[in-house]
Amino acid sequence: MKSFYITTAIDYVNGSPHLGHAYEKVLTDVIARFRRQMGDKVHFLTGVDEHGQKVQASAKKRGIPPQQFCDEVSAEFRALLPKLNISNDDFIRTTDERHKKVVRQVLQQLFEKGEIYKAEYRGFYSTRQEQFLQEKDRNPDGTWPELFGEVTEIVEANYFFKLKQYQEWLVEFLTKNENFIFPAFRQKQVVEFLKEPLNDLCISRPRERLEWGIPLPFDDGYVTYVWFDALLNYYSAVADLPGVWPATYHVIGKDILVPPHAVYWPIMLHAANIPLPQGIIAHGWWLQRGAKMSKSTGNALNPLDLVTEFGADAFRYFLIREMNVGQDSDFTRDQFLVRYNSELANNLGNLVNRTLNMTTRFAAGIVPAAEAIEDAEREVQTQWAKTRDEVIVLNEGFQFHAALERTMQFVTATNAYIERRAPWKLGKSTEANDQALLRTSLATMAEALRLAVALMQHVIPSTTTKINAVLGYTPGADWRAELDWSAKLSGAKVAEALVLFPRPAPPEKALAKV
RNA sequence: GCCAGAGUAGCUCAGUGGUAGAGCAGAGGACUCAUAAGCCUUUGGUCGCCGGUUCAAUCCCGGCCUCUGGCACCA
Repeated sequence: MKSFYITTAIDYVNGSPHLGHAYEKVLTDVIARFRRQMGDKVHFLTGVDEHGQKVQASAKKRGIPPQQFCDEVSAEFRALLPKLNISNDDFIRTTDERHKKVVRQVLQQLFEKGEIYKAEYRGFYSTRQEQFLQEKDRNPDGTWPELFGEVTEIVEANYFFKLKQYQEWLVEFLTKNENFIFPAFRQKQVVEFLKEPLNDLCISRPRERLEWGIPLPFDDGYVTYVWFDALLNYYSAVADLPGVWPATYHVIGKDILVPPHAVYWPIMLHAANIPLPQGIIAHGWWLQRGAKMSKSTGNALNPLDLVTEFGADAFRYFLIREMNVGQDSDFTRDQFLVRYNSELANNLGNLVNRTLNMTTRFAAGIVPAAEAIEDAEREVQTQWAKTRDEVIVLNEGFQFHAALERTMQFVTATNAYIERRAPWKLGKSTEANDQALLRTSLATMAEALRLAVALMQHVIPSTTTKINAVLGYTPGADWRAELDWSAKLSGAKVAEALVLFPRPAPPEKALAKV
């Protein structure tokens, strides 16, 4: 069984989860579920990043220990996962002892190998903001913004990782592995970035300035800062699980591709003699242009509210259907409702309901066996085979939006098939041939529905389970074996009706006047 | 400024060197099993602008314009 280890970025706990966090979890989950279905042995990791200045400051502000602060916010992020039906196998926190142990090991190893050295760092420091400033922080006239208060140039000793000496190696690696980063244009960006010389990477902060972190194993006057702490979670989480590392894919936002994941991370691993991941998937951002958001008028859209209102599956469906992985997309309630109504409710949901209804009305709720296979049936079956093959390829290439589109086309074709056969007319006939056609049409629509839904299982798992249940069907363990046109449903007892995606009530205009 | 992505029907987007496509929205129709859903038909586009290559360009080349994002020791 092929091992497939996939991760999300870990979320920084200095704030509450929002749409971007949710999307990354859903996207990664869809990939993980799809690979499981394809027979891979999947390990799916997500988690939180809990160290650093901002967390330390936020905890101090509230007068509680940093760990307590982390416990509280982390719980919020963790609670998001079941809400979105995320099938992660593990959840790592950078304050976990298992993580700290590995971080210390790797740092120690690199230090002994001479990959880390101590040097003085000179820079402009803002006491008020407790941070070093950069040239780009300056006002156009060269002064420092008021926000920073008094700015002084200071010298501070820190530890540096010899990033620069691996630049050439990384360029060569990316040349040899041209599919390391998905989508491809992101890899080009990285290569462009690497045309400028790298500097060595400062990886420590003196404890006087930052207490909340993992102490350097070779100098406990310092803690390690950001990179060796956060990035190493992918490795530390599975360090004790044989056969899982290296990761197959890291799923991240485009904002943390360059330089952290595409430059620091491969070099860190290479320097530590740890195998590199197979690839990185960099997704885009959800934008909220257009939508007028105003808290004062109470019409602010929190996308996560849609989960409560319409359910996790509808939310997942929208995110995956609407976003071309790697590109940006707009998130509006109107667009959500368009997908929800036209695709989930009208096309799919209604097919479920009418299938159940007709089977109940014309066959006493028992799916008949198909008898008279004619052109109409053959065409549906042909289209199914084509749809299935295309959709699998699209999913393998992360083209989930297109895969869902094709699947919905098949659902539409099934609806059209029903119109063509018009079972409600056949039901009024006593001709033996019409009765045979009636039974055939009921069998065909039910089977088409079963199959269509199997193709959406990784995106809308709860819905798939519900539909199988009302069809009186329990799928086998081998997903791919479920994708052949069959007579599996013959004799199944179906439910009488099921409204899966109820149409939302129209806006209550009259209510506003009251 | 540099780099990348994008500019195609009202909206969201596919697309190929050879008479422009889909979904949604709009219009019309036949039907009634169904969540007033579904099905069929249909209106609609100088394919950002200007040149070039070519028998032929939306698709190739050059230039320009507009929008978005990134530009490091910052999560």
